[in-house]
Formats: sequence, structure tokens, C-alpha cells
Amino acid sequence: MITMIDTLKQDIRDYLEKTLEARFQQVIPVVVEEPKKADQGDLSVPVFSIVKELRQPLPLITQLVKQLLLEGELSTMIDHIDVMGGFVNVHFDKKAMADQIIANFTRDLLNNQLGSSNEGVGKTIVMDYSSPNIAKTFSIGHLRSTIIGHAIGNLLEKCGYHVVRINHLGDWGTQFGKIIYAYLHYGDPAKVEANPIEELVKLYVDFHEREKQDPNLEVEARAVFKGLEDRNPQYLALWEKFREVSLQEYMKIYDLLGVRFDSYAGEASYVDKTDAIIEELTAKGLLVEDQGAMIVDLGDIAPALIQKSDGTTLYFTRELAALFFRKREYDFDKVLYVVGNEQKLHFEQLRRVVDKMGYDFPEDIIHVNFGLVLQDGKKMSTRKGKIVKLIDVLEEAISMSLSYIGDKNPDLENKEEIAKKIGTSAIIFNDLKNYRVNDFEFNLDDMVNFNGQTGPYLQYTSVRITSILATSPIDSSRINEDVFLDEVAFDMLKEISLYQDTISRAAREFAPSILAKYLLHLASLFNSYYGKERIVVEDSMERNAKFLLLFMVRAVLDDGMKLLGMQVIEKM
RNA sequence: GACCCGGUAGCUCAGUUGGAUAGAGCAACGGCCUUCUAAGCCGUCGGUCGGGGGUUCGAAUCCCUUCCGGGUCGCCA
Repeated sequence: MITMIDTLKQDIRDYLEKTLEARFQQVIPVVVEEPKKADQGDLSVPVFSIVKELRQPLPLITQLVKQLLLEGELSTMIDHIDVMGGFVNVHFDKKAMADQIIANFTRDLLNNQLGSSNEGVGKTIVMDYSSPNIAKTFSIGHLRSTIIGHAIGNLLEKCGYHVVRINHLGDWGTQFGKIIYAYLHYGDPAKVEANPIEELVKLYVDFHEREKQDPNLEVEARAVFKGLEDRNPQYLALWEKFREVSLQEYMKIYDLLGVRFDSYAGEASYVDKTDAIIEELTAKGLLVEDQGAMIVDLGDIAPALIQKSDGTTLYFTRELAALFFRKREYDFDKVLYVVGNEQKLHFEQLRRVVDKMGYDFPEDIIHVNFGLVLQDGKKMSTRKGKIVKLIDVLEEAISMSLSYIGDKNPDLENKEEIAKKIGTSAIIFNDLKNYRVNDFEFNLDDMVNFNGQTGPYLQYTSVRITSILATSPIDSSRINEDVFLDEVAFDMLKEISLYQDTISRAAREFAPSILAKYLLHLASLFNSYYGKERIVVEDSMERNAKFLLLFMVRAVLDDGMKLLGMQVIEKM
């Protein structure tokens, strides 16, 4: 739970600030950072801010800082200090640091706390993610929500939070009026039975086509939805059926991705709670009529629509009902909505309405937004039938990994099983490696490219290590520490010591990409080491040290991959 | 039109509180498998950090302005 570099950084900053304040009777902010280049040391202190505060010549200050560091308690960890221009570069004693890092790692591993922290202990976070729309194709867009949400949930749990995972199914709304209308008027029950989602989507797209010719259809569909909200038994039965078959389809994808939820309560389960919301808004004088609909006026931003002119509820109304239900049910500290960028306004409205209602938790409502999946630079749309099916992409990735295996390791056992793990992990990693708010141009070639910064690269690195470690057992009590003096070996140790800090940062920023990039860097260090150093050597002291190092790298890689929702494999 | 994102190498992207010579991968080209898995490693090529101005000892990072791309903006979710 302690990261070496990070604590040292803090310690040096605190020490220098305290000492300088004592000496000059003024508060001087000190910056401590990790230099980019190896010859610039392990930590660096740019002294410009100190020079400015004290108005003294730069060489004098650099000498002073160097002197203070050598006199301080931390000097036992310091090998030597260089001064380069305005930078005081601290080089640590590699063996002393290696000892510390290994000791910390071993302790964390034994306590099953690798990468763990306790910053979230006692706090509950409710997460709303995946949330596909019933009777619609599970698209690449929903994939983003699913895997980003899943990874963030894992990261938060690692930091000690209690996480409640909710799949807020889009199982209510005007769209069902359209689908039910279309099904009843020109749907083919046999076809729908055979191929539910595909046929329902066809009906939906078809409806929009016909609507262009006959605007009256929209009115008809609204009437059907109204009937649904008024509990028309025929409509309800159809709705239930559509929901059932859709969910079955989605579960296949969740199984493949290894994703699970604590609740599948969709929008429909909040319809009966919207009356209470409307009453409360009315009682608080927030609800006003406008053009026949009921809205909450939010001043400088677009108003929130609460009730349509025909009396039916809206997405926003059900969202409010769900929010208050969750607050009562789980008493969350934060609620995270893993939903695309395009709904930014919606969540701003949600916060504003909660604030206007007089509650104290609008700041705990967090929109974890992510970029759109674009096609030809434009948004995909179910309505226009312009959508990429996730299952097709997954299958493509799996068959691609199968052909890789046939190419590179034809004798491998359980080819199909492993190909599945490689393919799905590749898709997951391909999404998570980039910062989530960036838009995402859909490109199948990129997704199934397995070279370079990819999921298979991480898995391959772990597999390589497994294969080496299988050659002989490690005796970690008999190691030659000179191994850690190697630049790349030492970099790996430093990187390992940053694991927990990386997870905390990724969790704090709800950004799995931070962990993904970290894992890539660690894997790349190992592969570089592997390329230049022979690992399985005769000398047992040297071998033990190298094996220990590899063991640590693999432990971190595997743990990190699992957090991202990827599968760890032993052979490929 | 208003508001919100984004613009860094041919392509996909990193770049933490402003710090040293802006980094990876892909693609291209050249090397490395009789020894630990070549899904790898090493090297070469590739940059007006969209443009302009400002703040600063120091700006890809902060401020202003402008151009370009995308998204959103009352009865869809």
C-alpha cells in the first residue's frame, strides 16, 4: 500500500518546505518531480520557485538545496546528487531502494493487497453503466459503457469502495409505442420468434421509414405508449416478451465479457415512482406548464421536461425517480453514470433539478462521460439502421486470434478457449487504452490488430514470463542484488512501486486508460529487458534475482489486466 | 446562433501540480530466432504541439482571440 517513489517525493517536498520555512521565516512552495531521462536522476527539484521567493542567485540556492538534502534523514536512501542548471537531481541508492520495493511488494502480495488502498473504505458508490436499450442491437457504443464501467467499478473496489453495479436497462419509453405498433400492424410473429432482436430492429427502422410518408404514425405510436403506461394488458405482454428475449441476448455478451451486475432494474421499474416525483416538484413550486407539457425551468440552460402533454412520463422523469430510489436504497456517497458525451446536458439538468429541490447531493451525481463511436466521422444511429453489432466485432476478433494461434503456435491445446480470451481482451483493451472522453472512430482493422500497444501484447508478456518461471523454482532468500543495478531492471522495480499510486489515480479520475498505459509501459520494459538479458542463467543467485523481478512484473501485469476486465492466460 | 468537447509525427494516441532535448504504437525502411514463446527486441525515418497574441526565468499545458471537426439545445433515450 506504500509506493516508494511517491512517498519519497512527498517526504522530500515536506522536508524542504519545512526546513526552508524554518530558515527564512517564509513559506516557499517546493516542486519535486520525476525526470524524464535516466541521467537526470530518480527525483528532481527545480529550484526556480525558491530563487524567486528568496531573490538570491541560482547557484547559491541549488547548493543550499543539495546541502539540505544530504543533511536530512533521507540521506541514507540517496546515492548522490547532481546539479544541472536550475535542477537538483537526486539519485537514490539503487540497492537500498530495491530492498524497500521488494519488501513492500512481498508484504502486499501476502496480504492479498497488491495495488489496494483504503481511501474508499466505508463509502458506497452506485454505478449505472452498460444500460442497453431493449429491442435494440447491442452496439459498439454500449460496449464502451459496459467495459469502461466495469473497469472503473473494479478500480474503485480496489481502493476500498463498496460498489453497486446497476444495469439501468432502457426498457421504457416512446420507442416501445413504435415497436409495438409496428409489430401489431406489419410484424411477422414467426420471424420475431426466430430472430428477436434483429427483427425488432428491422421493425423499428421500418417504422421510421414509413413515418416519413405518413406523419400520423407518430401519433399512433404515442397512443400505444400511452396505453402501455396505462397498463394495457396486450401491450404489456408484448413489452414483457421483447424485454425477455433482449435480455437473453445481452447475457450472452456479458458472459463473454465476464461482466455482472448487482441489479438489472431498468427504467420501467421506476414508472410507478414518477407520480411521487411529480407531486414533490409541484409541492415545491418547481413544476410549470409550458406548451402543454410540464417542465422545470432551469434559467440559463434548457428546461427539464417532466411530463409530456399526453400525461406520459419521460426519460428524465424516470431518471429522477431512479436517482431518489438509489439514494434511499443504497445511501450512496456518489452515483456514477457511465454514459456518452452527448448526454452532458441531461446530467447537468439532473444536478440542477436536485439542487432546486433542496437536496444536498447534486455534487455527488457524476457523469462519467465517454466519446462517441463514430463511423465515417459521424454518430451512429439505430433509427437510421446505421449501427455496428458488437457480437460481430467480438466474433471477428476471436476468429482472428484463432488464425494467429494456428500461425504461431499450432500445437497449442484448447485453441478455441484461448482464442476467445485473446479476442475479447483485445477488444476490451483497445477501448480502454485511450482516454474515455475522446471520440472513437470505429475501425475493425485497428481493433483486431494484435501488434504493439494491444491486449495481446500484455497477455503475451505475461505468458512469456510464465514460461520462463516454469523452468525452475525461485529461492528469494538467495539473490544477487547487482541484478537490480541494471538500468532497465531498476526501472521495472520503480514502475512496480508505482502500481498502487497508478490505480488510485485511475480510480480518482475514473480513467482506466491511466492503468492501461501503465501496464503497457511495464510490459515494454520487461520485453526490452528480455531482449538484452538472458534470464535463465546458470548462476543461481543471479537467476533468483531475475526470477523474482519477473515474478513481480507478472503479478502486477496480471492483476492490472484483471482490473481492466481482461483475461489472463498461461499459454498462447 | 448559443453552449459543451476535441485539434500534438502520414494514422491511433501519451504527455500528472506550468519545467530540462515534446514521447509511444501502427505504417515505411534496415537488422535480430541451433540457447528463456519473434503476438517480441534493436535501429532509421517522421513535429510551425491548428493559427495569432499575452502571462512567466520557463507554455503542448494557464489567459484572450481566431480557424477547423464533432456533439447538444421541449414533449426520443
